[in-house]
Amino acid sequence: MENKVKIARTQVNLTQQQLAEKIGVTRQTISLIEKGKYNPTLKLCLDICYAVNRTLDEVFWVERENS
Amino acid sequence: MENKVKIARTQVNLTQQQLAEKIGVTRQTISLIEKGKYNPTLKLCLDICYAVNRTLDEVFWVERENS
DNA sequence: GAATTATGTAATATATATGTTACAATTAGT
DNA sequence: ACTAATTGTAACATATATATTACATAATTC
Repeated sequence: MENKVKIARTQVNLTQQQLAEKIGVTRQTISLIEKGKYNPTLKLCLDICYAVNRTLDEVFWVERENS
Repeated sequence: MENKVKIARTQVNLTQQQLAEKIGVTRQTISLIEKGKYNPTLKLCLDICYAVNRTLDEVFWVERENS
């Protein structure tokens, strides 16, 4: 599940640790989401968006795979 | 967790059951998401969006509560 | 208004998102 | 190169998203 969390995070100069603390989540969770190995919850996606000043579409939208 | 799933679903003339089947999920899951009692997974949010031809922001975005 | 269809919801079970702890690997600063 | 900071990741524990089954209510249709 690819996303743009890392890009958005670095653009607001936050480390994984800092973002995690802002959101109230673990650094590992942020790391795994950035690596596309987690399928995060909507609430967590929203919290990430709020923390990096972006919207869901900007950070988490991916086009449907045609199949 | 309020959202616009029900609006988007009815606009494409799908019943909860039909939407659930399209996505490969249970009708109850759709019902509870629409009632705001579930905190769905990103993948499920995306699948719903694909099924109703909307984007994440259109269906699931909510402004940050100021606190 | 009875019958069918659509929706709400509860109890319990299962799958999976996230936490915890720990350590390795990578990057940045000196 | 050494050190510190940042990030990747593994094993296991816990919380919670979703499934299953079942039944109740509301809305349509005849």
